[in-house]
Amino acid sequence: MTVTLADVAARAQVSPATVSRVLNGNYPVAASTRERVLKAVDELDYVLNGPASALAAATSDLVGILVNDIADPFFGIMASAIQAEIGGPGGRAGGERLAVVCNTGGSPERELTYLTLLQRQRAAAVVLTGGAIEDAAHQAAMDAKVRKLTEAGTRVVLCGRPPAPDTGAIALTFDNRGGGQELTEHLIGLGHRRLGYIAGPEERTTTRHRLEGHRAALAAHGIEEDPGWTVHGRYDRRSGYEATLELLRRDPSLTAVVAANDSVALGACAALRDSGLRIPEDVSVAGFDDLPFSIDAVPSLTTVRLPLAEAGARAGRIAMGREEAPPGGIASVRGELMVRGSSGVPRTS
Amino acid sequence: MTVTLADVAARAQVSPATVSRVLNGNYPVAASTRERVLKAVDELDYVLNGPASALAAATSDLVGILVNDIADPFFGIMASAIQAEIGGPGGRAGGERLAVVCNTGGSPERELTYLTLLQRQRAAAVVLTGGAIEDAAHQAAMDAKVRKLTEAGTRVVLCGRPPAPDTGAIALTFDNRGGGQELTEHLIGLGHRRLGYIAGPEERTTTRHRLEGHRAALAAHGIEEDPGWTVHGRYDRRSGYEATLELLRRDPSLTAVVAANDSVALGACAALRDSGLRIPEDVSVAGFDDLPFSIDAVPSLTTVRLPLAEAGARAGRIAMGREEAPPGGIASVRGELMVRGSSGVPRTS
DNA sequence: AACGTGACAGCAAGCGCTTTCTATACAGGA
DNA sequence: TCCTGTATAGAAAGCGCTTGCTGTCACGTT
Repeated sequence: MTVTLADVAARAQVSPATVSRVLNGNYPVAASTRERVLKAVDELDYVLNGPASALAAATSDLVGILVNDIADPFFGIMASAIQAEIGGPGGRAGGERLAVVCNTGGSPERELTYLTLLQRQRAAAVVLTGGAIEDAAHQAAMDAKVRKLTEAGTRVVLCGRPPAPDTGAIALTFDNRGGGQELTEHLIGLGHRRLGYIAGPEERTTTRHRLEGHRAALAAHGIEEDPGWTVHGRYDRRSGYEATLELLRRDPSLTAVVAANDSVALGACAALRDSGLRIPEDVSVAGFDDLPFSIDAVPSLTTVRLPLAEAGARAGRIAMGREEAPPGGIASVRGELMVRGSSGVPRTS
Repeated sequence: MTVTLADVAARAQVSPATVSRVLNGNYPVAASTRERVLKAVDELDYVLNGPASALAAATSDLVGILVNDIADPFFGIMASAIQAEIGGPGGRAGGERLAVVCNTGGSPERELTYLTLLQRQRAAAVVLTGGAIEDAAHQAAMDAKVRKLTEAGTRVVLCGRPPAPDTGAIALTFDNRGGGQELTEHLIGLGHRRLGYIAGPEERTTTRHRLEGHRAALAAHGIEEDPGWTVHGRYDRRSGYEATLELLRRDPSLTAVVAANDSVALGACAALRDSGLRIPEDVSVAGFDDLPFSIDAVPSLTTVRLPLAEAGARAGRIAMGREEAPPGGIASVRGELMVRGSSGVPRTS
């Protein structure tokens, strides 16, 4: 059998209670006793039984991080920053927490089920990253679940996701609308008047907000948008490639392509090149997020930098109660326009 | 207070035992009773207490996935594939498991602590991904921990990591040596005789094996290697950039640069371009892993494709006991040479 | 008519901890 | 000297669930 607290207690000639106190360090124990206990723990190679202690103490050291796609660096970077702050091992002593990343794959059901699973584990905190799914029923279900979690004492932080009012969750929202607007305004400023837009999946807040920003910029400059200039796709390179070909087919006179994110933009670049078009001489391209590889594209990508790591770190700290929540429980995080080689003045055909 | 099994039992007018059996579905319960119970569960919005059931049943539904760097798609892709197989939510019914990704950041201590944490949670299985750290003391500690886990009934699978003999762990190893050799042989075949090598961090099995493969290829073709042709760095773009500049400084006559992985190769490309060198006309570049962005580099990257998703999926299945372990508990997974635009014949200066 | 036999359901004993309350011992103060 | 305060250790009552074992019926058998 595995070693239990009682075994350690017997070996150290103390009561189980004392061993527990030594291990938790939340009660005075004479130095000599503590040493004896620690020695016994070491000799027996004792490992605390997590479930048992969680049950007895009615708390757990699990912290959940939900991401849409763990293979996407957008989420990887945030998750990494969050986890670093949660502590996990290596953090400050004592508060050793198991920060776990759960991959929803963008599926509403998985999202809910993971939340239930975390609720079941009595997680200490949960961080939800990335855009939310815009489905009334799903959102109501999510909100209800989140409310239940916060009511049970689990701290819930939304990182890069719109606020969920009246759920007790704290939100660190990305200003996708503002970023999208700034980006498109940059292109308009260069002289572009015919801009294609490759949007992400529909029914996603991120998709909608970025697109809204784009359109706001067009409207602000009196540019009438052709419905054919917008194509929806997934947040990946492949989708960007295909969408760009489609865009080109619909309107070869486009002088710029704005993508929902950097991966999509990369796909767009590939499609343009394969179509014999030069970037940015023939067509300008812009992305969003400024993931690490974006600067390595040729030409390097004009994009909006989102402070993913910083936001993640802050979300992690808030989840751990080490940083105060923003006033009103909501903070908006701005992006920064990064003008690089992929955008230039439109061709004068 | 939160709802407990007893509350549900009271409402459904049955004993707690019956509720438990309905929920676990591992004991005959009359259909009418089951329905009554399920109705009560629903009405009360009951969520099982994970720790309590783990304690009582002496098993948990947690599966741990250890990765070196979650922000790196290399690990993200594997983690995603593993998690998809583990089931997590969305998998086959009943066996709902919480697949959790733990980010070690490449730190030996974290690696060990996470293993302890998982052991503490009585994890059902653990998958360790990526290269191991080559430090005798650390390896001994890891092996001991792994042995303890397997002895306690936790299935341990190594994915892309060298076997750990006598620990009970199952290994799916990447043939880094073979891949490295094949890659370099490709370059030699093109006519290159002066090849720089940007290795990963020292004391890592992955680093060592890839480098060994490279050197084996050189040796096989009677090419004497200059010690200055190898530079060590991290597995990231930045490191590749700097290492390339250093390589160029040491020996401007190099006609090819082989990188430890694709990110490093991308950095190398950037450094070469910034130095006014064309790829592959002046210098050929090769990477390793074939991550999604590699095909989008300009020119697209010659590299060795590692079946990350496939290997991860298989590791996940083995961890879940849904696939038989390979004979001897060890399987080697081969990479595939992808010849693309970044490699060509050497310049004839 | 007596009895074995399934099919269910309930009892109750833990699982291995935490924590409240109580006990002991010794020190100092009156 | 007696009392009280302080520091430390132990006893024991759970935490909420699982599960072996013990009923209890309603039948089909002989």
